Amino acid sequence: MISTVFFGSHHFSTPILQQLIDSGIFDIKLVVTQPARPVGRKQEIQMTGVKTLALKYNIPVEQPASLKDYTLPVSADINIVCKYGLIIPEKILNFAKHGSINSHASLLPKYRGASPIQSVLVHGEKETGVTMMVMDKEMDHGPILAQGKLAINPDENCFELSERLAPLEAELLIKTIPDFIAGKITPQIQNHEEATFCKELTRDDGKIDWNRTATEIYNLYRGMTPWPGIWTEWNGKRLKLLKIAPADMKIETGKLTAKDGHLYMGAGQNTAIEIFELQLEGKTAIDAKGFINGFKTTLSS
RNA sequence: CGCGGGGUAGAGCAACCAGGCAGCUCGCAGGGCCCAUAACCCUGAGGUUCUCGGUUCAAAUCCGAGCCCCGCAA
Repeated sequence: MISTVFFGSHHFSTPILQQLIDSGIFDIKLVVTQPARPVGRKQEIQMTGVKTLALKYNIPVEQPASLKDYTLPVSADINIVCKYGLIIPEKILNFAKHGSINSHASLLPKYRGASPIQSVLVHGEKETGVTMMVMDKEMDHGPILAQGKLAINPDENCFELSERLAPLEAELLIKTIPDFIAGKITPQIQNHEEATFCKELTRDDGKIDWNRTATEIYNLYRGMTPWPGIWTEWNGKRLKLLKIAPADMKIETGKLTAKDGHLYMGAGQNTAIEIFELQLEGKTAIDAKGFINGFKTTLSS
């Protein structure tokens, strides 16, 4: 068994941790996850899924607010870092005997940073993958141990793609780490010239620029689903578009139009999207038909 | 006490500000038209206007309390 400290916070860190446990080759000594933060309108405190899973297996959990002056209580053979969400100082990275391995959901050196899966979709890429690498002090910068590729389906959204990437990450970790520890893998230095970066997303990243083409907007929709979602302004209110697709129509750019029971919005360069499901600020989500029925007068004016 | 929108027929909305028969689009039921139709025309059913209390001759509407949903923010 390989003694391991697992770092993870994100929703999709949970199934990966589960697979690592199930593989039976890792002895998870400790799980490090971000502190529970207030969530939702009521500011309720909710623990991460990773913590819930760790507790289920009686694995000790640490939740430091900052790692700057933090010292790991246990030293392991290896640290596995998977969507932890905080910068980890070098001394913690090197605290494990064989250092720290990160699984990153892109084909490095492309899409370094906090939102690789979303960004890949927004840019309309046809292919992505996961990369196992040895961590150094710069983000997603260390030498590569292994990569796995995955073709992106044209209508796939971020959640669906994440769901397919997570097991791939887990598989590759399980396959790669024993070989790495045994010295059978030579880490490959990344070609830093080719590196691209992606930032952490905010809700504003989901605001639609209607001068973009329907395809670009559709890619934005895929990347931002389910979070933060895409939205626009309509009659001074925020209008979330929950389900859309490119449409073979010509509509004035930025104009919301109902036609034959369907709802369209004009995009750039004479393209348009059809809206199937949407939600107006303060209202519940409804389908296009209900929206047209209720806002017929407003729409035609 | 973080800010804001909302709860009206099966669905989505209007009427509320300025109290006076609760309306529109869709759906549903029945009928008509048509070679035919998810199209069109006619008719009909369907309401505790979220709950409780208050004001009033009269409350969906004004006042107070509560419950629930949602958009921000974090």
